[in-house]
Amino acid sequence: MRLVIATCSVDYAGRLTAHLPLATRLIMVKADGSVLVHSDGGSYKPLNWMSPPCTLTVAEPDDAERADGVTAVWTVQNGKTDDRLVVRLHEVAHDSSHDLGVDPGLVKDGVEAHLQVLLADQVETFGAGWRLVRREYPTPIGPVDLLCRDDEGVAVAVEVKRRGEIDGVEQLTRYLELLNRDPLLAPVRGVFAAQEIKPQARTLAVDRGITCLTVDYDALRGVDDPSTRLF
Amino acid sequence: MRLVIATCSVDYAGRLTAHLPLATRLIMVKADGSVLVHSDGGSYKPLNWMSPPCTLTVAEPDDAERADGVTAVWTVQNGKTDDRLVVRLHEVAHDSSHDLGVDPGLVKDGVEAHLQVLLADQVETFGAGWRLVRREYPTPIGPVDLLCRDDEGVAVAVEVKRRGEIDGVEQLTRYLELLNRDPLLAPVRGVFAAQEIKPQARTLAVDRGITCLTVDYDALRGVDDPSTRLF
DNA sequence: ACCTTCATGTCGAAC
DNA sequence: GTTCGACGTGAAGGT
Repeated sequence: MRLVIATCSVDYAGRLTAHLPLATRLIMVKADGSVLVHSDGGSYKPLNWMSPPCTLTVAEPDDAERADGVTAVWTVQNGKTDDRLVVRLHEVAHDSSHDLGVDPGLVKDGVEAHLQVLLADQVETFGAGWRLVRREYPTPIGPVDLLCRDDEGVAVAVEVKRRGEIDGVEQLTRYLELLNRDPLLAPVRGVFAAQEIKPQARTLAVDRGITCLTVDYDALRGVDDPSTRLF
Repeated sequence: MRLVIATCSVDYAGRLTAHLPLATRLIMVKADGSVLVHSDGGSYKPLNWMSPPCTLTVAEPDDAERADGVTAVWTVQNGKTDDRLVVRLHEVAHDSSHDLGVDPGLVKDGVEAHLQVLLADQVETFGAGWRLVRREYPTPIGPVDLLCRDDEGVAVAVEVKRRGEIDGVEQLTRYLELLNRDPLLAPVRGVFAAQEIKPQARTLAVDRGITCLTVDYDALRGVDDPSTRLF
């Protein structure tokens, strides 16, 4: 990894065009050739970047650029698309290279998959007498998160989300439409289960006769059997 | 901005929990206190990070940590949420600080807004005799990108996207449902216009009687009047 | 290779 | 401050 701190201007052309005026920034060149241009604030997202596969070419500035104070022109060209990043370096305050090796990678826990496992294991969260038909119940347009039968034996399709938004309601609606064509299942009710449900999503769901349920992840985990843990 | 290259392990706890085993990485500390942990590959996204507002606290390792080779423990605590990042430093290969100043920021072009302006200006792209009623036509659930009248005077709602996907068709469908309740407008047709329309989105649109139109951004720009340019 | 869904999404703008 | 949709979304997993 090469780290350069320099005053520079940056131009990107690809899916859009973007320009960064002259300022001091960090330019990070990774081992795979990818380049990240960071300012000293904001978020984890670089101001500009080029994703691998790409190649970095260093060129001398032309006369006009040199007159502007440009000391080097870096062109980063994507290997697949015609995306291109051009960094015009002026003053370089720092330049160092480091051998980092390959990273062993990240271990995660707590995402939607886990919420789905917990709910599958605790179907009574939806109501007494409910039972799980199956998790990831297949349909032609994709699997429904949970298919259940309520205490009266009525089929219920459950869509699980960490955050319930309008897209999730649309998704569940499409599933319900399909499932209700199956005479062995129909009528199929819908339940939209999430840690948090946005008002607009809730309104749309209720309007379509879908039941909304906000679930407490920590509470589910609390009564969780360790053997069902993902990790 | 402070740049540290060190062997380290990292733990994050917040919306999820995540762990990074011991390896050599770049730790970037920005002026606003935010921290990014990068490996020497992958994408522009850090392996782990903490967004501002947050505060970095440096502590001595306890005996067990010291026995493991830990030389310092950095705790990055988010100021609003209970998100927390803990970086345990072992060997430090590089440590430097740099004053970058405030960044003037990015100038963009070529996004959906521009496409919408261009189409509003060249409604004849949809067909001869079409006229624009208005851009950003308001409805209770948000503005329709373009409302037009075709050559026969029939109202047409146009949804503009850079990439046409299933979400956009759903969005347009909701608009059409609402607009068709207005006796002054009904019947309202729908047009789904995008630089690129995904097959599934096209199928859904056609199934709902929505016309699909792939638009050529460069061609629209070519005949574009400079006064309508966003920049 | 294509398509779908998830994300510690992030980000900006309207409300 | 909250809610919403766009993003150079990126990244992972399934067909």
